[in-house]
Amino acid sequence: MGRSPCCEKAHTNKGAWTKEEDERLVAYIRAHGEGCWRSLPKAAGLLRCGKSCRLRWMNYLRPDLKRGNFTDGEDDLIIRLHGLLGNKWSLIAGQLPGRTDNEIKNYWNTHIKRKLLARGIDPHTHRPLGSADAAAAPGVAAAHRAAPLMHPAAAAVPSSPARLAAVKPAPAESSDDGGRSSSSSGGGGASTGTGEPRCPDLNLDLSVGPPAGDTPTSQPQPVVCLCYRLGLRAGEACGCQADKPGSQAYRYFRPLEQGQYI
DNA sequence: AAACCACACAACCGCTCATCA
DNA sequence: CTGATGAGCGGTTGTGTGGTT
Repeated sequence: MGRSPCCEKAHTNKGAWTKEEDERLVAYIRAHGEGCWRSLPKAAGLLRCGKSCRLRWMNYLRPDLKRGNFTDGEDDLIIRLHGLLGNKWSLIAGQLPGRTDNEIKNYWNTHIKRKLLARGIDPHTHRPLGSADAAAAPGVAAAHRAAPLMHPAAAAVPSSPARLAAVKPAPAESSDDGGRSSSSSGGGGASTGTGEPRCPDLNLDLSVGPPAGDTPTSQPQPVVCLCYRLGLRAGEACGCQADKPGSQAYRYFRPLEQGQYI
């Protein structure tokens, strides 16, 4: 369908934001909330497209943003989540408090891709480079298991229901994945739909373990699989299982056996 | 010191999806 | 039911910056 442009390009500024524009935007949102992005620029006295305002706020001006370098733990978490979700940057960002999808996307393209290539791992498939036989490619899981398990930021996720809500958990009986995943460009290949095979050899250890400080060796702790937290059903993305039939309350992570397919 | 190059990141663009009249 | 509109997402581009020659 034909669309009207989101804004009158002739009367909008483009390019880098000035300090004054930032201040205007922040002041307006503090006073009125985020509201309607389309009408916000005019109301705030900004010669900017509403989309541009939203992007600026979301990626740069939001007070809860965490600036600075990514930690090794965040690195590892991004790699795992990318292996599970593909280029679903907004979903990945939802598991990294204070990080934005744009930031993660940029970081992936500039740092992590290279890091994986240096490890001999294809950043798209998360399989060893040059591997023709997918089933004989346990390298992904091995490489990821070798890394530290979970970033503390992710452990904080359960205390952030809003963040989890943003990931949109799917109802147990629904096969709907939330819609947008179908618009994926296919870069990651981790479909969240039903019926289709999804990364059959994917074996990412995405368990959300007990809080740091607990001793995993002392006694077995219930480990809730991250795919459950993401709203995926048992078996949709890994080999996790509910502890009892029909239960979603406790879904434990169960690694796939080598060669096992979901 | 200047030119060149590579990198990092902010911002833009085009698209899809959800919502509403 | 249909079309218009707004919001959000992912891919891509542009630009500033630091390092190297």
